[in-house]
Amino acid sequence: MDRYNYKAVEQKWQKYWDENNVFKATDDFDKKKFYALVEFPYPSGHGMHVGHIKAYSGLEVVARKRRMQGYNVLFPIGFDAYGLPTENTAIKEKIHPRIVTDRNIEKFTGQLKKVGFSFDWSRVIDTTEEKYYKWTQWIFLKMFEKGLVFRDKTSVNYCPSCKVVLSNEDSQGGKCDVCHSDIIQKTKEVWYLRITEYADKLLQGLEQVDYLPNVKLQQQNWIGKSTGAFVDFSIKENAEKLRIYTTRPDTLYGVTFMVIAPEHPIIQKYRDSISNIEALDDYKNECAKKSEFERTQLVKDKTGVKIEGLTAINPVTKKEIPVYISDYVMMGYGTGAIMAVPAHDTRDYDFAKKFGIDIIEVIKGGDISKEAYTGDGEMINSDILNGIDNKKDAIEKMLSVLENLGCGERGVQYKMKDWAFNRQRYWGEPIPIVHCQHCGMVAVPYEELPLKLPALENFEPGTDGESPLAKIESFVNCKCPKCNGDAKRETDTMPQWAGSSWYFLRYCDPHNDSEFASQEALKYWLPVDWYNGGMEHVTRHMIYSRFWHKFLYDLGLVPTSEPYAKRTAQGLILGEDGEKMSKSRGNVVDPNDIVENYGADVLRLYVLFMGDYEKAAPWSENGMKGCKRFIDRVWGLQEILTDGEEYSDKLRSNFHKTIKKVSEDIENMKFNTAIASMMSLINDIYANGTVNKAELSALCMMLNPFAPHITEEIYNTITGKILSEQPWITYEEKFCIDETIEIVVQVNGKIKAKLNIVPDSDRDSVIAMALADEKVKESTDGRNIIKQIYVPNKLVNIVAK
RNA sequence: GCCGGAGUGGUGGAAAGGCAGACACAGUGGACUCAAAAUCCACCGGUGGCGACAUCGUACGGGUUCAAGUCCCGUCUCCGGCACCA
Repeated sequence: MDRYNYKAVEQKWQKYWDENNVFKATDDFDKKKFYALVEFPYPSGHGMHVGHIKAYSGLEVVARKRRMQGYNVLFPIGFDAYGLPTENTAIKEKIHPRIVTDRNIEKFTGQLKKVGFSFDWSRVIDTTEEKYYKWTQWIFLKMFEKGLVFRDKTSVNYCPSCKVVLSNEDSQGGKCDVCHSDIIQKTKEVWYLRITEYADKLLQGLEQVDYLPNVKLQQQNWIGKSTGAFVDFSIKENAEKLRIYTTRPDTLYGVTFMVIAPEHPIIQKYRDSISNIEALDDYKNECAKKSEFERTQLVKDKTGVKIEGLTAINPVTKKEIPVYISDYVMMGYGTGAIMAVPAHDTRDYDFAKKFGIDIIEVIKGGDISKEAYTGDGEMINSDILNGIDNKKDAIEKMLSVLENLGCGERGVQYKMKDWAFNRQRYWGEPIPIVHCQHCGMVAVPYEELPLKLPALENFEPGTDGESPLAKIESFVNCKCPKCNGDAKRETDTMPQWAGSSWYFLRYCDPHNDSEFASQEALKYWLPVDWYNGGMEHVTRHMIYSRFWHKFLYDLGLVPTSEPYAKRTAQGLILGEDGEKMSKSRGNVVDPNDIVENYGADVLRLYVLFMGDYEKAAPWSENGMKGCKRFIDRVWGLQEILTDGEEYSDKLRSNFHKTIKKVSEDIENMKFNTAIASMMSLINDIYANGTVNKAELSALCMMLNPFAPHITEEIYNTITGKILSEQPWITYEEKFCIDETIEIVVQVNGKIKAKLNIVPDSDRDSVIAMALADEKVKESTDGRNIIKQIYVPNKLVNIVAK
C-alpha cells in the first residue's frame, strides 16, 4: 500500500463536491432545515489566519453531520468587505479598493476551498456589491422613515495634521496612527441610529434564546439597564428644578451636595446670575480638550468647581446644598446631574474629601471616617426611614414619599448609547440622504437605490474631516427628490457594522432583485439555528444585528423576533509562545503552509483536537504532527482490511460506544474528546490485528465531518459509494453495555480491590463478593463494619472502624 | 474598582460527587536500518522499595461527605469583559 497522497486525494474530492453541488442548500421548503452560521470574514490582504479555520471547523462538523442526518442544511459563507484596511492598501498601492477587495476575496475563496469546508458556494455574499448594499441602504431608509435615524453633534477623534477623523483603533494612546501627531477632539454633526429605543426589547429577547451564559451576560452589561428614580431639586435663586437620576433614593437624607456635568444647560440659562461663570467656562473648556483616553485611562483624581449662584434644596430635608460641576458626571447618562451621597458612594466620597464637604452616614455597617460604605444595612439619620432596611423597605418608602411630594418618579436608564452611524471615508455604503435647503433631510427614493458609490480616482480622506465623496461635485450636487430644487447629497458613508447587521437574512435568498429576501425563504430558514463566532463580536455586532432584525420584525418583514436561536464562541489560537498571534511577534501560523505540508484533514483535525473548543490554546507544531500520524494510521487500516459485512464480536461494542460518544460530543462542541475516542478506537483496532469492511466504513462515517477527504476516499474504495451522501451512522444502546464491568472496592475510601461483575448485579451479592476479597478482609480484620456503600456499576465502599 | 471564567504531570488537555492524569505531544529505553528519517514495542506525577507494594499529590488555607479536581467559605494568581453609568 502506498503512502497516503493527501494532495491528490484532497484535490479529487474537492473537485467532486464542487462539480456535483453536494453541499448546496435546496429550496425544498418541506424538508426539515438546519441553518448553521459562521461569522463571515473581512478579506484582508494577509489571507486567512488559523483562527478562521478553527472558527469555521466547529460548525463545519455539525453541518456535515446534520446533512447526513437528513436535514436541508444552509451553511453559507461571504465577505464583509467594506473597511479601512482595504482602503489603506488601496491608497498605499494606488489601486482602487474595488480591485483590492476582489483580489482578497479571490485569495480567501481559494484558501477556504482548499480546506474543504462544505459551504454552499452558490450563495456567496460580498457586502460591497451593488446588489447587496442596495438593501443595506433600503433598510437604512426604512429606519429613517420610522424616525430611528437622527443627526446630532458628537466629539470625534481628529488628526489636525492629516485633517482626518479617526476611529478609536486608529488613535490609540492619543496619537495618530499615520503621522503620530496628537489627536484632538472635534465636534461634528453625525448620524445616529436610535438603538436605545430597542434597549428593552434587546434585553428581554435574551430570555428566549440559547446563548452561552457569558455571551448573554456581556450583552446584558452592554445594555446596562438600571432602575431607580428621577428626583427634582428646587433651586433657591430661581424657579428652576434640577432633575437628577438615582438608583439609591434610600440615601436621600445623606445628600450633602450636587454635581452636574460641565456642559449642563442650566449653566448657560442662568449664566448672568452666576458670579464665577468664567471659572466654570474655563473648567468646561479644559474638559473638552481632554481626549477620551485621558478621561478614562488617566486621572481618577476628582476635579470640579463650585457654582456660585445656584443653590439646591433637598426636597425631604429642605436643607440648602451646594452645586458643583465636575467631569465625573457625564451629560450622556441620566440627566447629566446627580445628587451626591458621599457616605455611600466612593466617587462622591473622594469628591467630598477633596472639597471639604460634609459626609452624613445614613446606612449602618461601615466606617465612613475611612471610606464610603456601599453595602446594605439599617437606615439611620433619616427621619421617617430610621430603623428599617435600606434595600427591602427604604427605597419603596422614599419613592412613595417623593411621588406624594410631586418631585420624583420611578425611572429606568440604560448604559447603551445610540449608535453613531457614520464614517468620513470612501470605502463604505453611501448614506442615501439628500440635504435640501427647503425640505431639510430628504430620503433618496427607494426606486433610485442603490445609491452607487461613485468611481473615484483619488479616494484619500478629505480635508477638515469631510468624506472624500465631498470632493466630487457630480455626486454632491443633485436635485431634491421632494421639491426638485438644488440640493446636496450626504457624503458620509456607513460604518463597517452596517453590512454585517443583516447578512444572515440575505443568505436565505441571495440573488433576489426585488426584495432583500423573499418572505417564503425567510419563513423557512429563520431563525439561524446555530451561530458560532468570536467573543469579540458578541456585543457590538450581535447587538447591532439583533437590533436591525427586531426592527424588520416590527415591520412584519421577518418572521422571528430573534435572529439567532443559539450562539457559541470558539477560543483563540495562540502562538507557539503562548502569546496572541501577531505579525510583530512573528508567531503567526499560516494555514496554507499546513495544508501544503500536512494536508487539509490534518489541519482541520488539529484545530479541533488542540483543546477545549471554547478556550484559547497555543499552537504546537508537534501536536499537529500527532494528528498527521493519526491520519496516516487511518489510511494504513486498509492494509489489515478483511471481508465482513458486520462488526466482529471483538470490536462490536467498541464501535457502538465510539459512535455514541462522537455523536454526543459533536452536539456539545466537545470535538477534542470526540477525536480522542476515535484515536482510541484505532489503537484498539491495531491491537486486534484486523479490521473488516463494515468496521472500516463505520469509522469513515463517524470521522467524515472532521476529516472529509481521506474518509471519502477510503469509503469510496471499499464501497463504491459517496460518503457525503450517506446517512449519519447510528448505534444501539444494547451494544454499548459490556457483559462484565470492573468496579472498585474501597475500604474507608481507599482502593483495595477490583471486581468483575455482571452489570446491574444486586447490592447484596456485590457487597458479599467485595467482603470475600483477600485484601478487603485484611484491611477490615478486627474492625467493625459500620457502613456499606454500593454505587451500582461503579464501586463499593466499606466503612470500618 | 465592578462583573464573568480559569488554575490538574515536562506540555496541550481528560474526568454525570465515585479508579485523577483518557487521548495526544515531548522525553527515555529497545526493535528494524550500514546510518538517519519514518514505523513498531515498552516505560513515562513525586517520594520510599529489587519487588508485588506503600505513601503523598488537581494554586493555597479551612469545611461538608462513606467518598471532593468537582460542592461550600476564605486567600492568591492568571485570562476576558465593562469601567467616574449616579
